[in-house]
Amino acid sequence: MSGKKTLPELSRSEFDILRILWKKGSQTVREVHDQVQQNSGWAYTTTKTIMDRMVAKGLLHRETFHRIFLYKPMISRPVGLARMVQFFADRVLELDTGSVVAMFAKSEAITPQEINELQKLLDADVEGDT
Amino acid sequence: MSGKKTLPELSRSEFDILRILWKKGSQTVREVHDQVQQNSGWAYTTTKTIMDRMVAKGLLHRETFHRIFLYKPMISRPVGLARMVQFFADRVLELDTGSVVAMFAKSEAITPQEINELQKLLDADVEGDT
DNA sequence: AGCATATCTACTACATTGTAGTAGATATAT
DNA sequence: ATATATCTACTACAATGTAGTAGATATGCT
Repeated sequence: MSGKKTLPELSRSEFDILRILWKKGSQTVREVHDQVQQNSGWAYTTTKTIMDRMVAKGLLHRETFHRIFLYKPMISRPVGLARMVQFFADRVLELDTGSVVAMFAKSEAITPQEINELQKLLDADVEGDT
Repeated sequence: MSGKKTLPELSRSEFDILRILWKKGSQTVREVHDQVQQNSGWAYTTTKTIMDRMVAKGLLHRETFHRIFLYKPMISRPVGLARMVQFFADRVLELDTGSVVAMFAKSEAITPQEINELQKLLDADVEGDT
């Protein structure tokens, strides 16, 4: 056996939504939107559409909490990061993922624990199936 | 004045095609395909479709050379890299682009000259318009 | 030279993603 | 209670991802 492959495919928009949910946990569309909007300029309905599609795909889960809908990420941050790092390392930098993961050390946007898991995921994922 | 913004938007597929053309200059669809195919698994017509759409958008230029069509990149590598680096630095690593550009030093997939231009482009591009 | 085979090009097709508008249901303010 | 703001579901349309098909070319063989 040589690795499982299949880290989930994530579009840039999906990743942007996930980022916000990873940071503060389950949130409403409105909350996510207010944050993502600053960078993206998206209309509220755009944020909503993306999030609902992500629910349909199993990337997010929607639950009712006292009358409101909360969306929660169904994949962990390391898993979500893995794809991006893989693409970036392979195609953009043309370096091994290890060197890129090392950058996260500086980034303090991620814990050592997560870094560890991230590296493990990248190692497990078969080479050349980006 | 505070920077020009508007580095061209590039999809991952488009970037993959450009990579190959940057490496060896103008090539036929077949040549590009044979290289990209290894990683992507695309059908030949897929490569062709993407390349023709890129011509339509001005990302590539197609010229006839002794009966065959050659495609050549219309944007430089630093310009193409800039977008990717910007997204990756801002959204994935949450670090300044400078730190990411530093990684290219190791990568030897890019010349110091290009690194220089890359950094300049990133500095010029307005913050927060990703 | 003339046909069979391989390739190429242009065109079409259909699913997914990017981006957002609209209308009907809810909640809120006065 | 109404008017007003907000939300949700649904619809829409362009761009991208991915590829098939048919007609035009080129190539190999006899």
